[in-house]
Amino acid sequence: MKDVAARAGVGLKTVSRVVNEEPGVTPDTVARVQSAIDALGFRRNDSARLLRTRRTASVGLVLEDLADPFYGSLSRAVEDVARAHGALLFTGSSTENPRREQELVLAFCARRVDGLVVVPASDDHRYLIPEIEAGVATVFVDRPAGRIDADVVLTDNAGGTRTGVAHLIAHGHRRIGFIGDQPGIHTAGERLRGYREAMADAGLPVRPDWYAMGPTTPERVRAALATMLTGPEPVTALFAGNNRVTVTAVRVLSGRPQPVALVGFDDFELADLLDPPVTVVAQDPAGLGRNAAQLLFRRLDGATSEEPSRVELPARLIARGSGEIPPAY
Amino acid sequence: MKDVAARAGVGLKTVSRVVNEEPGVTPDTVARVQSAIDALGFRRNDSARLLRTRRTASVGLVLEDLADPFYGSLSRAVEDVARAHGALLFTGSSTENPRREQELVLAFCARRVDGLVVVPASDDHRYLIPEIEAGVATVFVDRPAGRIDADVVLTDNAGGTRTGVAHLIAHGHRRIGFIGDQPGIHTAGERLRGYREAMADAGLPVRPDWYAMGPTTPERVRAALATMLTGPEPVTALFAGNNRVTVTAVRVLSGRPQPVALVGFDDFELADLLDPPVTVVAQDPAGLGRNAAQLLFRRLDGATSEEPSRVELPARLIARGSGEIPPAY
DNA sequence: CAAGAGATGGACAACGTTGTCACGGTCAGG
DNA sequence: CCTGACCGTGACAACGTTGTCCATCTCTTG
Repeated sequence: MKDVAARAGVGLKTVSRVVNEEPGVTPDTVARVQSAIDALGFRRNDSARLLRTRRTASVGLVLEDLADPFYGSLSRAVEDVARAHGALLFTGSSTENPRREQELVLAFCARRVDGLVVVPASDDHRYLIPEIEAGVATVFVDRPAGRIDADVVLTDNAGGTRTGVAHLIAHGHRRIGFIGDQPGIHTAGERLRGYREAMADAGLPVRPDWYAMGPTTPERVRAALATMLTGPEPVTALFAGNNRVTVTAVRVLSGRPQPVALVGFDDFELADLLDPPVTVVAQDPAGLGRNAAQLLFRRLDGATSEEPSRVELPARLIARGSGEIPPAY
Repeated sequence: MKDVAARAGVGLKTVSRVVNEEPGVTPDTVARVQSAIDALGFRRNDSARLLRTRRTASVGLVLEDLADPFYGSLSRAVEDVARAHGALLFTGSSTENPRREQELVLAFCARRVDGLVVVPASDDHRYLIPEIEAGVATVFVDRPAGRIDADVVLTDNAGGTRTGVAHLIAHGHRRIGFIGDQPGIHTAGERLRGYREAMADAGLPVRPDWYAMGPTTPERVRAALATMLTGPEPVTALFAGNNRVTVTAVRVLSGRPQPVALVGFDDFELADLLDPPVTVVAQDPAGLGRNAAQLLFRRLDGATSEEPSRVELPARLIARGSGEIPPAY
């Protein structure tokens, strides 16, 4: 910038004015500066600019795994909103590891991002308190923050599961299994709750061998399913607590002579092309991202000290067939 | 930092030394400074630090669409490599729009990222020349750069397609169709070339109504497929030039009495669960990302003025059944 | 005991920008 | 011709760090 000023025969500040399109510079001067800029290939250093203005025009997004299509859609939505507000996006995958989450968040804070969108991997976010007090707007998404009170955007996991299980009940099932992720994960717990509530609402019992919570590896899902299908009171339908469970269940069930009804949480591509087409309770990952980002920028733009808000997005039943298989007695 | 220094009763530079774990500070002083840091909740401002050291420890990744699982895997791989080198990752989606690509790239450059990984959306990257000369390491991935000579990591699109088409030929097909993306896209052109070569290698003709290039919307794919299947010399097999084409083809073909063999470029989840299971030529998106990022950091760490290098990753045929359907005469 | 060596600490400038303020020139009105 | 308002411009400090260099203080050694 100094070089540009020298070449154009003006002061430093005038170059700054031209670069920022501030008013109050003679067209003639603008032209001179502009041609010096072009000649020297000058480009403003935004790092320095932002050091001075104390706004980095960037937000950090911490999620579980960028390679997961669910988070892919979510990121894309956050990115679109950020772009509309002229901000750039840092992304990082926590891989469901609390330490890694914290490292990423603090690295972003050290870069002085304006705001943070976080899919929690940890259950204690008190480490964020100083940052939030220092003015970093923070919104949690998909799962609530742990031990602090903060903005959050969630899917109605319990409600969605209730709808899905009710769908199975409506098609005549009374013995329904549930396989979910590790109970420590908020969404998994909520979905289990929804399952229990739906069963209770219909006056149905839940036998302990009808549900299983734990890591959703194919082997474990396979084993849990075997238990449910061979016990004294075998289930005639399954609610799969997430994507991975659903896919494994489809594989296992497709090989059985006795058809088993299935509803899964989370939609996935090609669900309609399987045989039978898989009924799901669909979340809206883009909606989560969009809402979280919008909330973030609302905080950033204005109202500094509102109450933390909580947005809950509905989950939608998409009936495709696998949930309508009648119970086999 | 000034406040920390005052509270600990030391100089500014000593705080800096403690924060950076530089040697030459008495354990006693370190403790004093440390407790002042904790008391004040001080966190180093990396923006300022990086302004001073002239290294931002961040790289920019521009790709087509973060929500596409292919790019999700790619990003994740880039992120992992970046993390191993202590760098943070900016991401941005160009949405296949050259102007948007340029905006993103230049925004990243204005932030003074150390390096850039770009999936080209434009066919002219001369706008990057000043940036590259200014020292921004740049690696292109998935598609080569336009009109400049730069590092690039590609999949062997033509070779992979040859393998896939040869697979169909080996199973007795002589009339094989090809549906690809818009010919302006490099990968689409390469795949078309591979198709032509495989046919030529087998001494087979290629009729003009056997291949179609263009936007891969379901409607267009459906129409193209209809033409191929009802012409004077209908095809008995199809090579689908990408993911979206494959999925649409599966939908269309599954409704036909006469089975049509199918091989698709790009693997996708659940391909093995469809009926018939879909044979594909699989790329390695994570491999693309990993190689590109590694190349980037090799440039960053050392050798400044090597020749641009070109890495080509193989594509792998995964035979699952749909390619082994015999021709129906 | 003097002097050199080594350890420890701090003052200052610099990184590349922007905000503040003051300066000089032009122009209209008295 | 003078005054005051207004406009365009530039000097300077500041943003929060780190690199350079020098000062001091404490040992050790001759």
